[in-house]
Amino acid sequence: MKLTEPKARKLAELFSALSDASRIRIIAQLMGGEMSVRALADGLGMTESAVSHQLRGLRQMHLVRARKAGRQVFYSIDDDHVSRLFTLGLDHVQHG
Amino acid sequence: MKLTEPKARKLAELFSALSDASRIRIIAQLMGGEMSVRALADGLGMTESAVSHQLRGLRQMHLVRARKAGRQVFYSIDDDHVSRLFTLGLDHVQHG
DNA sequence: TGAATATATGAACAGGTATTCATATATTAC
DNA sequence: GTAATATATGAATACCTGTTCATATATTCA
Repeated sequence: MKLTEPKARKLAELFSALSDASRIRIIAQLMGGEMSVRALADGLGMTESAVSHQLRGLRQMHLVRARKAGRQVFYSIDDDHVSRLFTLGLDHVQHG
Repeated sequence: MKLTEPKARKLAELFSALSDASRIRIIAQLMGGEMSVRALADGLGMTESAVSHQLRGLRQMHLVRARKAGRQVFYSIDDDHVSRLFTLGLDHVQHG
């Protein structure tokens, strides 16, 4: 298969966004529905700062999206591709 | 969704294996069928050493597998999950 | 207005990673 | 056996990344 360098980089960036255990756990939580930053941080035992930094990257890659409600920001899985990538990957590590 | 720490790490490792442009290009080449290390290196403009180092990681993650034939080693995509992850990711970056 | 809460962000440091270079192993041909 | 070829690997280096800490912004409440 032929793949231009810029596309290879883009694709690598996408997978990079999923290449950290903290981010994976964030996504896993969001699979159950939208959550605030604090709720994510509490559920994961991370600081809000760390979570917020990670969410930024996930947002930029369009893996999650934010909905602002008052002073809270609720995050959710951005689109279906993301959940499919997640579950497909999980499949591979489970019976791989 | 609930996800144990070890599983989150495993999943992150899987995506890490795909989180580099060189490795993505290696996989892209292998989508067309098995290739020797030298053929990969030539096709990608990388040194055989660099390719070999990367193939090692991909092998350990069961993303590619090796077939030895004489003094050459032919690499190919390990299983269907891998090609599906690849094309699903490509989908996301293309109409994302 | 001021205090409190929720999130975001910049800088800095620690740990990880991709490549290069040199060298090792393995296989074939002579 | 030696020479040549294909691949693998260890060490070193340069770059990248995740977290923490301090601070900033934004929103609600009194």
